[in-house]
Amino acid sequence: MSTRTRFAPSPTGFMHIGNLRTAIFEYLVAKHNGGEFILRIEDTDQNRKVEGAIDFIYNTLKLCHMDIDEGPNNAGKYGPYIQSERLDIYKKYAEWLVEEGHAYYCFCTKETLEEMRKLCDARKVPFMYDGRCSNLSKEEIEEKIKNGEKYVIRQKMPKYGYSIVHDVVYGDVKVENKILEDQILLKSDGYPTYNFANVVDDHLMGITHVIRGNEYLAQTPKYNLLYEAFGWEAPTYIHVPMVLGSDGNKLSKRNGDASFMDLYNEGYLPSAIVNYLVLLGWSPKENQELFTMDELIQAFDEKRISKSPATYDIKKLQWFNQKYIKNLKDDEYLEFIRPFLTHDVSDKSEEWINKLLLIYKDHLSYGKEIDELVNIFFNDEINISKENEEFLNSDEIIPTVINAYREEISNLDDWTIENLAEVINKVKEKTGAKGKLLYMPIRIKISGVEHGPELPDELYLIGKEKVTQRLS
RNA sequence: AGCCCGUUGGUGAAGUGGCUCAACACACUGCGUUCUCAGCGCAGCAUUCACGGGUUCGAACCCCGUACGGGUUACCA
Repeated sequence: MSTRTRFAPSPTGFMHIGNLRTAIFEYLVAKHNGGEFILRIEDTDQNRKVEGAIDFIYNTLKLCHMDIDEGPNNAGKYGPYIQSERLDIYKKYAEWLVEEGHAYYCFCTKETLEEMRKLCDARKVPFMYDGRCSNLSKEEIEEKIKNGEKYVIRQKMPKYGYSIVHDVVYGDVKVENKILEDQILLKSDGYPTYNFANVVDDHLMGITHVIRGNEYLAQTPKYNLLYEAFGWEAPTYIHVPMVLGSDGNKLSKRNGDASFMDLYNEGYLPSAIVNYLVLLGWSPKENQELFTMDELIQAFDEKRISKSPATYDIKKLQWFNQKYIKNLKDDEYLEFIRPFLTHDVSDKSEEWINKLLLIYKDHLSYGKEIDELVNIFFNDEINISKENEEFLNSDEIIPTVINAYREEISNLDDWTIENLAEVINKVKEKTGAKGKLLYMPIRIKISGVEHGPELPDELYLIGKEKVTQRLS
């Protein structure tokens, strides 16, 4: 039997980084074993549905080079792949469970439940549904249904014994059955709960490895009981540790840019994001950090997933991103970076723009950074700060240096970076100035600030006309 | 409150009883790269593995307890 994993997000139109990481793990387990990676949309909570969310998920995974083998947009033989289109299936299986005595109809209203809950709170005992409806007689049930009373279907949990879950990462987890609530399988609106739909779908879709966040670990015994009730074989469970924000809490929009799209729009390359995320809670056997997707598929081993949560650190992501940007071919880089340049370049040549962008290729942590770095080439007014003004007056050689530059530059016919480097050399020989006194005066004069790229590059890009004008 | 899980430097982590007075990477700090920023190169950065006991000739690695952190206990997923 081939390995099949699934990514099962809610269609919220938002790809959280923790979710993406889970998807990566799911994808890698499938591909490492030559299996299939399935997308299933979990829209059993109709309140959370968002238009266009499915295409958004496809696009995101595509950007990350993860191909979906089966899903809503490319159905295989296990469809439909959207849970809201499988309602009749869940109903059928839930009712089968009732017939077999593993589940029962429950007519308790939300109000009744609320009262029970309050009572428990008052007595300081944890609330758990008491299973009163499991004692209803067949006649009572028929009567209530005939009267149009709303009902849910609840799973009947054993009252004694314990359940053991085998997890690849966490080992055997043992839980007493008596603390398990008779959970709802089918809601009164006819939709299944997540827990129920998952079990039914995973089995029906032939999922062999269930990979998910470890917040589900404590609930897995309920799953196993369900598999048992159906007489199905439980899948291999791989619970993965959570990703935390720098404040030690679960990652959310509040602590940092936790959304894939946010990062993408800031100029983080998807392959860098993937590379960073996969190393959050997983480490390879060999001491390697940079991975292509193919290398990851090759190297991935779910047994090396860590048990403890990892903290999301954008600094390290930036380091990966910088490496990936640097490894881009020049034309790929230009295509990537160009949209992040928002300055008006209508009067610039293509060659000039490319030269400008290329200068920063090896220095960028993320795309958006370019816009600010490049500011000095788009200022019409030069504003020299008081401190820099003081510097210009601090040594009597400075006016001589500036004069020498002006002279050499006016004599320069061919405006190239090589020639400009030569100009600097000539000024050095002529004036005897070196180091800071050689470079800073002209740097400040032509740009107003003491920071910038290599001086010949900077001169070249500012252009002869402006340089001449600003030196006088 | 019950139950489940976790705890190696600021961060990701290696490590599964002796080769570890704990690898590697990020961050940070310092030095160099005949100007700056960035980049690059080099160097420094846990006598110690949450804490306390135990097992052992020997423990970050095994056992017990404590503390702390997180998760879960929904007609959310």
